Amino acid sequence: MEEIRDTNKKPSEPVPRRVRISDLAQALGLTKSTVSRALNNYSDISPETRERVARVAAEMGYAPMPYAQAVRTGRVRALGLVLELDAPDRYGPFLTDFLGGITQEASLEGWTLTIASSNSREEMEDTVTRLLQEHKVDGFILPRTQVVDPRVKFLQAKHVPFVLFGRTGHGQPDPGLSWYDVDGEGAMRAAVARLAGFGHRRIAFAGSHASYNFALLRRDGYREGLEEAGLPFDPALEVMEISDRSEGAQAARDLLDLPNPPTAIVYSTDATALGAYDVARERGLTIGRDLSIISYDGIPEGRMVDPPLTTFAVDSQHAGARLASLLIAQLRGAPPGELTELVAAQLEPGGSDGPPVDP
Amino acid sequence: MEEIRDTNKKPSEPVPRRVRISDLAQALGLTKSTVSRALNNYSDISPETRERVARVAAEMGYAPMPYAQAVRTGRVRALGLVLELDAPDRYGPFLTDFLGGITQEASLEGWTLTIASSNSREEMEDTVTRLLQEHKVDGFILPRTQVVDPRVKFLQAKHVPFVLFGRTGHGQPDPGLSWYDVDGEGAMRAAVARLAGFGHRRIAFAGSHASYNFALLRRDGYREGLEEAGLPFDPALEVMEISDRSEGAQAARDLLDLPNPPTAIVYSTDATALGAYDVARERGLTIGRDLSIISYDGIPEGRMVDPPLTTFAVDSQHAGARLASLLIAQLRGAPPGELTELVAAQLEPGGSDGPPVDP
DNA sequence: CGGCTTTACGAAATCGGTTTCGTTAACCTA
DNA sequence: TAGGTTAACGAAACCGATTTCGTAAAGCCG
Repeated sequence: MEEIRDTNKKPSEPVPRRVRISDLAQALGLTKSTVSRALNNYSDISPETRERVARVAAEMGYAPMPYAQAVRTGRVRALGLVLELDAPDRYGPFLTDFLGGITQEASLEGWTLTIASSNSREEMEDTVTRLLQEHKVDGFILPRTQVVDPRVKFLQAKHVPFVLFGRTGHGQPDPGLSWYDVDGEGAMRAAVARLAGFGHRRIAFAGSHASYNFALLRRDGYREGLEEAGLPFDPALEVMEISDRSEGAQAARDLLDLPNPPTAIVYSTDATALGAYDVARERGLTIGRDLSIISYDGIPEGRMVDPPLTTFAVDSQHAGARLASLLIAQLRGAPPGELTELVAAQLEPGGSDGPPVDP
Repeated sequence: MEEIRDTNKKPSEPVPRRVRISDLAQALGLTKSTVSRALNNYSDISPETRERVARVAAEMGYAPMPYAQAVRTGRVRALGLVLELDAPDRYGPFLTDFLGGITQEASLEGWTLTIASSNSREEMEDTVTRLLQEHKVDGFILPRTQVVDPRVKFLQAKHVPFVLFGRTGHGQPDPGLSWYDVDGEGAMRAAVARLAGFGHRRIAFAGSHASYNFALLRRDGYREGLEEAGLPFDPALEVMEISDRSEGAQAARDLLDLPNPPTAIVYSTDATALGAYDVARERGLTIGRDLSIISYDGIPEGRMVDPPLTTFAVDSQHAGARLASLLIAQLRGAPPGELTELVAAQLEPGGSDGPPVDP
């Protein structure tokens, strides 16, 4: 028979034959069905046998082949992550930490991470569909939640478990969903409180695209912070839709050109806050004295500018780890709605904020 | 129009039962063995049958379940990537593009990417071993090759296919290996030529850790560039082991403090080159006039500094795509040693280099 | 036209597990 | 002590594919 297909395996076999469940069974003098049930903690196996099987399995270095298991169980112990290549900031420098967190945690539980990418929402749906159809993953981690996230409905319709990095629904998180989020609202509130404590009375806010849930929450935090500090809310001091450094710079220019300019700006992200440094240089202002800046994210770049950026840092690695953990719990049967987690961002004081100079 | 009720009364039909090969066989009036061979292009199937099977398979939306295939074939159509979390620069901003390239290309061929991470070499070996033992991947992509890369021997001993991002062995690439690399040597040579063309006679080099292969190659390129330009090689102008911005800055200070300082510095990486900007600011020098800088990588940050950094940019997305393609080819039977690819870095002129000022 | 290849397909084994269904012997009951 | 449970395991079906092997019909040859 002529083969036009892929070539077969290599000729030399120094590869130590892997131990299968039947080998284990033979060594134990049991059948593979008994061994399988023992390993999977079935109740009709005596404790002594169970223990003996576990011990010999460890001795022989037996590890079940997930794919063979999957044929029967339909579960492959793999988490899925779809990177959105069209995201405004390309995930910045967080991706390494985030992926590290997911994979390290997943690895502890014997799971792996399968990733795919998309350039658009359509492509994302195709990709997810393919991964599911091929049974390559059991559930998904969704980064970058939007206020109304199309992925949520899409996956719910397919009855696929998933966890969100970030809540949805703005004020009212959608019930029944699993999510992990960092309290950006609280961070922005604390930022305003800190500036107000320094004596600032005109504090501006430069936010991100309002389609993202975090953007709205951080804006909320800013407004709440003003209220708690007893400061008036001035719409002119709040700008949104700022997504990169140059837009952050332009926002600073616009704010400083106001008749009654702010003495401090709270930025929604570090990347945009760096734009304020450019403007300060243009205009000969000293950051931390003539203009105070506080932002959010904790990118490494923020520690290298002069003065270092005061920011509320997010632990991406922890986020990844917890998301993996939540998803695995859900895949093991935990009710999704009970798997939610909100953590605080950590203030990293730099030199970019301080008391305002008296005019 | 008949209304199809979609109440929650009947949750028993969430997913439209997937099409199995036996369903296909039944619909075709053939056995599944015939269908399987038809789909896999066996030569003992008549062309008409083969065509008919393919057509009906498409109509019915049949897609084989990779895991079920894997039980028999041992191949799961998954590429593996182990991120090294202890890498000096954490992959910087390239990771998104790189992963995007891999996954997009792999997706076209019906493959997926499984990633894991490690904090040390030992952990890396454990992780790889686990992925292989569990048959979760068919081969690996190894980023960041070192001159003598322990991963190469490790994987070769296990007879696992892999491709390298970067060559090994410095001058003499190890034969029989698959790799993709960007010609850093040529880029550095071109950088020196460009500077010499501007009239620079004292051109320094700030390189990376010599344990990495790319570091040695780029240094070679620098030296070759000098020779081609007819400039003498001065050991005092060549510093190595520079790995971040602050070290890049210190290198610039040391070089500028020499009795006979350079008028231009070629940096091995953009991240370190940015340190020169800090030093220029400290000393009131103008980059591009008082001191010319050329580097390598093409990080976005380089385009935002003033003046923009002249650099040789690497297309990480293309790298990922090609690596995926090479690995898949190898897994399909192509001889590893013939799968090598060297591409040129692309010059992105900024304002950081120009003619030297006459003393 | 009888014997020998091919051609093209079916039947069954196989991969490495999981799960259902018996089955045996010991253990309770009444 | 007979009859019914229960505990603990074996036998076999099963998951969804691939692959080996067998075989009927058609084609070839002298």
